[in-house]
Amino acid sequence: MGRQPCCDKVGLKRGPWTIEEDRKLVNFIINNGIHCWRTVPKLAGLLRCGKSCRLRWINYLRPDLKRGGFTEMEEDQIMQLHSCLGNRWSKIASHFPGRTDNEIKNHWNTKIKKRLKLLGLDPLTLKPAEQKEKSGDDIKNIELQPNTSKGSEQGVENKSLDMHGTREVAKTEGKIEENEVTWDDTTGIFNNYEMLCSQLDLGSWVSQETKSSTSSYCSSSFSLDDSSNHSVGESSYLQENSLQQWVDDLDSILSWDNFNSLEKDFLFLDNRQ
DNA sequence: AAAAAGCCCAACCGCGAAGGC
DNA sequence: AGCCTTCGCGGTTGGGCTTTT
Repeated sequence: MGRQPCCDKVGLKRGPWTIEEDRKLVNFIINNGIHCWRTVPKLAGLLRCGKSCRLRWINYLRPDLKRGGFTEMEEDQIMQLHSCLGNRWSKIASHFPGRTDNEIKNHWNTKIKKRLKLLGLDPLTLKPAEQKEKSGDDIKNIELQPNTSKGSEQGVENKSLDMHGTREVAKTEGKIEENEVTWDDTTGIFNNYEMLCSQLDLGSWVSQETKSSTSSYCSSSFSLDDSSNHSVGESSYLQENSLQQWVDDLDSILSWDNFNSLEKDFLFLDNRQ
């Protein structure tokens, strides 16, 4: 007998979440906390399964999420941790407050893994891969990349990625400058957002409800200890009002309209490349 | 300018673990 | 002890976006 599905999928919505769905989910969690994911969609008025709601919250809606591309230091750390922990993404993510396991996994699969392969390094050990592993397609790629127009990005990044994941060495100066400006300019924006998030003791209000829900909230990649270590002012006034502020600003946060316009204004998306 | 190819990432799926009854 | 439910994790997919031809 097969395993029962996690939910009755008949009539349930799938695919990308709408702003309205996001709003409903966040409003519900804000007001009620997380007791049981299975009941969340029903109580929140969503035609989703609990699993989908959990994923959406953890990977996208959590207020403490850090947005933006991975820094070189983070990439370096990911490589080191992956060499020790393997594909235990949740464990790796636990070292990066504000990052999700899914995010790190995607970044690994789409960027880091490729770069290491092109460098002839074994993604698992960070050591030079065996010669036999470099035969075939891999070795062709290594030889061809720098000269192929298609490999312009990969080739440049490949050449510039040193053993510590430092990328800027061989990038064009213009690109470096652009990235630096982009990052510096947007840092303030994100700091404000992160400050707000770090002031939200969401874990506390969740833990007030049930111990288990607290663990489920924290277990993926968010550590309350980590978040409280952000050396942000902790006046009770701020803590009390920041949550309300976040709720008040929910629409703009959820739709990311303001956020996206800021991203565009400061070429933030370039920084993600 | 249009089509094709490649890339990226949000979301889904299925399995195992944990905990309650 | 065994069954059932729920959660969390890791692998995979598919569609939108970007780049190349």
